[in-house]
Amino acid sequence: MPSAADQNAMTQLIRKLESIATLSDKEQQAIQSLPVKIHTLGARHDIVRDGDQPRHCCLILDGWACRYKLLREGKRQILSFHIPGDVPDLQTLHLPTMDHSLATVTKATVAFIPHESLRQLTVNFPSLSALLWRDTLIDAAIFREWMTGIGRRSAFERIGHLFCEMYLKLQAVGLAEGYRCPLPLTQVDLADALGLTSVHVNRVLKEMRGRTLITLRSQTLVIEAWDELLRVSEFDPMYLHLEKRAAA
Amino acid sequence: MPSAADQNAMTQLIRKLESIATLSDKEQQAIQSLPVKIHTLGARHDIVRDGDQPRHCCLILDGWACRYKLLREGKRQILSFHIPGDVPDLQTLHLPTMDHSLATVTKATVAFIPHESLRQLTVNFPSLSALLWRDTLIDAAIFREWMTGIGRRSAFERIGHLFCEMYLKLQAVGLAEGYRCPLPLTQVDLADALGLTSVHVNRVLKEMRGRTLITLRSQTLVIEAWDELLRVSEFDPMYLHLEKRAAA
DNA sequence: CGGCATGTTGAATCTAATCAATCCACGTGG
DNA sequence: CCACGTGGATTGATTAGATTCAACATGCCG
Repeated sequence: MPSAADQNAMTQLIRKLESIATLSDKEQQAIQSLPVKIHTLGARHDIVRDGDQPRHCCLILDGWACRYKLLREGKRQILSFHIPGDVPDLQTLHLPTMDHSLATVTKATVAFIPHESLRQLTVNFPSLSALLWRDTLIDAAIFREWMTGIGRRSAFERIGHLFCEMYLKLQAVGLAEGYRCPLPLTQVDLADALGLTSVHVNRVLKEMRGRTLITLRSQTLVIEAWDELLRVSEFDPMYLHLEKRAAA
Repeated sequence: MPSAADQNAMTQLIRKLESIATLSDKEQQAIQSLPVKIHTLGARHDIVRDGDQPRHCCLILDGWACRYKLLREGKRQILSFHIPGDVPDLQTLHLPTMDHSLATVTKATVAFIPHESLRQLTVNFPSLSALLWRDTLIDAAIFREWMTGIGRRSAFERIGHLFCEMYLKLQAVGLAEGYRCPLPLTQVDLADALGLTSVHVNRVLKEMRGRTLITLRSQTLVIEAWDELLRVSEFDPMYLHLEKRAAA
């Protein structure tokens, strides 16, 4: 039987899924009764590694995580950032072998959900199967947007773009408002996510501050001029495929 | 009733799906009986556009296609290349609005399959639902690999990487062998896919030829030194998640 | 207080972009 | 059959954006 704490855990997932669709009571109940194992992890700690074949998925309950690939010479590409409600390794349900790693960014609480239970859920609720599928498709849509940024946008645009994206994703699950949100990333993290060096990220951030677009200190981002940042970053939130469109 | 020609069309899809899984006779029959509308399109012709809400998916029967995003100032990022057997807009099944465009690269024959029929298929055959899901997950895995390349690999590595990838994908569906495959891409296409300029692509190709790694002319790529190209491009085919692992 | 991770700044360098001209292959029409 | 047009490929010269290397500042944690 899932405990009260576990159900609380699943509430995170429900909130996330409701940001991209609508759930019936039955569906919510089915999710609530998924069995989970809750763990607390330190910052910068691998959850699943490249090459692993995990038997469960990882739901972020608190803190941030990221997916990344390591190349020879120690180069790193961060593929995505994840916040509470996300299941960053949902793809393992149908791609057994990890082709990248998943790690915490901050200290984090995560819930492990057995593949077995998730598979059962998809069998009993085809509509939830479609919804989880949709979630992985949005994941892919974000990859496409990042690829476009890294391939064809300036450093300035890339950073602005990421800030807009993270703010909207956090806002969609109630973790941000008033153009202010947590951003527990180092400049090295930003660089590795955006295909830049930390030195260059530092200089662009300086310029953004100079133009009063943002404030960024003590892990908190404030977007001082949303419309302006949107414009100069050429940001269009459509690719996030959020059900409830956010801050215009 | 699907005609003989249509069934022939679906054989392409079956061959592709068998490159990433195994299909039962029942499943193959179900796929064969999907209704399709077959079209022939010229080269460089949009199939679906950014913002569209199509009511069918597009199966490539012959020729190449690509997905791309257009930015202001006419910059273009190509997100993926597609070959016969691919369904490049399968995601529209659960993400109704296109966040990018799909176009032919060469003259091409395509089959349109109504969403309605595909949805019915996923309801009647949960195993096929999982398989199509898996296909979109591999799609995403390739995005991740491209992102990593554009973000952190040299121009040389990126190009080598793409050549290895396309060769293996073509080989997996029987469209290439002996380290020789069609590559109907211009240097501008390569540049837009890899986050480079065509001038730079040209110079890197020159170097590759000089090092006797490849031959590339009249739309045909020959990989003259597979192991060497693999090595210098740091290529590992794992991310393609092919069922039958190919040329070592 | 000390130590280490993170952030900041400057100078030199380099990869790849940009701009621009030319070349080449191919198909077409006179 | 050859002149011409066109898209693609190639090359050179120059520039710019970002990297690299290095030093130093800041801030946080034990």
